[in-house]
Order: sequence, then C-alpha cells, then structure tokens
Amino acid sequence: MTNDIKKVFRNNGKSFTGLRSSLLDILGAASSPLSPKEIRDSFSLNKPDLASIYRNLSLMESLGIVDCVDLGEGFKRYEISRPESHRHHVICRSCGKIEDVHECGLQEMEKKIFRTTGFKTEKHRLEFFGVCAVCRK
Amino acid sequence: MTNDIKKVFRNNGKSFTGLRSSLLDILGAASSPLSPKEIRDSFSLNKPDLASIYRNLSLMESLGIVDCVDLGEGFKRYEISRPESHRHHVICRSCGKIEDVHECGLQEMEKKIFRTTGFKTEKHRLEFFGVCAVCRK
DNA sequence: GGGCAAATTGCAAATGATTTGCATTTATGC
DNA sequence: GCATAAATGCAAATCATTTGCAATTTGCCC
Repeated sequence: MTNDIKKVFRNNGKSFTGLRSSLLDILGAASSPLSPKEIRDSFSLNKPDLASIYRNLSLMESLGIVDCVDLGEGFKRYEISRPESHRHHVICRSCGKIEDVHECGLQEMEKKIFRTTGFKTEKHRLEFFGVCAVCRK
Repeated sequence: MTNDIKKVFRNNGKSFTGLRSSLLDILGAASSPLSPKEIRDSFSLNKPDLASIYRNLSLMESLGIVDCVDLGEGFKRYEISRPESHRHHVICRSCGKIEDVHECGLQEMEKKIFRTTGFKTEKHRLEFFGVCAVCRK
C-alpha cells in the first residue's frame, strides 16, 4: 500500500522523500486530524521545518493523499484521505476532542440542490460542534 | 426591527453606534456573506478601521446578531443571522459565486450521532463546493 | 442642550498562520 | 557514480486577526 502512495508521487513527477514518508506515518497513526505544528511536534529528533511541512501538506492535498479539515480554530488540520470512508467530525467544545463521523447522509440534499438550483456539488465540508458524552456527565 | 437589534445591544451594555448601524446595513443588503475587507470596501467615505470592523463582528457574533461563515479561503465571512432560516452555502469553484441553501436535512444525522456516540451536537457547519448552473454551460 | 463617565474608534504595533526566495542538500534517471 | 531536477532549511515576507492606548463618541443625568 505504501507502494500505491509512492506511485502517486512518481506519476506526478514528485519524489517519495524521507520527510514525506514520515508525514504519512504520523498522519496515518493519528486518531484525529493534526495541525502543522502538531505534526512537527510529533518528530522527536530532526524536527523538519514548518515551511517544509506546509509545502508537503499542500502538495499531498492536491494529490488527493491527505484531506484538509478546517474547524474554525484559525489554522488547518490534515488527515489521511480515505475516499472509501468519507468523513466528517464532531468537536467537543468542552474538552476539544475530535471524533469521526463516518456516514454522511448528504447525497439526498446534494440531489435536491442540483434539482432546484442547477448547482453541481463536487465536495462538501461538514463539522458538528457540541459536547461529547464524557463532558456531558 | 432596528429597534429589536438596538435592544440586543442595550441589554448587553453596548451602544448602538453609527458604525454598528452601518455594518448591519451593509450585511443586510449583501446577497452572500462578506469578509471584513469587503465590508470595509463597501464604505465610500470615512472607511472605518479594520480593527473596529473585526471587533464589531466578533461582538455581534457573540450577541447572535451575525453568523460567521468559513469557506476555507483563509479568512472569514459574516452574514446577518436569521435563526428562522438556518443557512448553508454552495460555492462555485469557477466563478466564486456563493448561494444560500435554506433547508438543512441534518437533524436525522444529529440524532444518529447522539444515539451512537452520546455526542450532543449544538451547531454545525456545512458548505458545498462545486460548479454553478451558469458556469456548467 | 451641556457635561461626565463609560464605551467605542482609529492608529500603530504585535501576533500567529502560512508563504516565498534562495542557497544547500537529497533524490532520480542514466 | 554523476549530472540535474526536486526537496529542504532558514530567514524574511505576507496576510488575517488581535491588542494597547490615546482621541472620540455615546448614553445618561441634570
């Protein structure tokens, strides 16, 4: 599977570097989307420059390898793209925990938008904010 | 109706200033959410300082008078809050036009999230990206 | 309407995320 | 291995947003 990823880079004239490999490892191991700073902090040694992290996240986003998640915090987060399981998030305003929401019931809504306005949706962004089960106790 | 708005300010110990009145006029006349800069550009004369615009948008958001919309452009947009018609947006990647989507079929999804995870949602953010009817021609 | 205290504004400087230029280093094709 | 193109680190720039503070405006009482 790493090979499939390598091909994506190769097929687009990009190298599969040590940094890129590490970034993917870190994002792959994360249980919720990470910010560029959090990603940098995940390196114990030889922390890469933030500029390189930003450049790589942009690149990998354009290659469809990672997805950008904006929770309105003033910075962006990134997660591994898993097209087979389109994801949204729920964010707890009390503890800040971010959980995934796997299913997405928006197809019906997208169809309706198309029928009524002619707008052809290609992607959407959906995040929920509230209080998680633990914090509600 | 302006009086109702005035009361919101007064009841929270805030003045209803000329700037605040103008900001509400501008946002009220806009057909899609505006950025702080766009708002400033709407003034022909005596353009207010961006800092004041930012301060007032934050204030009015906390008072529930305006809503913040983040389309992932790297800055925020604001629109008059109309609780009676909860809105989302569709953004055309070709011409940049932003249209409203009035109905929202997410209650079912929020119920399901609550049933399965115990997460109590309080609000959500939903935007669609794609191509509008005009640009598809 | 005038006067005062509190709230608001403008301006300049600070902050924080993200981007860019460029010299150095690393990866790829031969 | 070598030459070349791509990637990285570092410093400086950029852009949205925030903050401190002095000057101005507003709300309120007379």
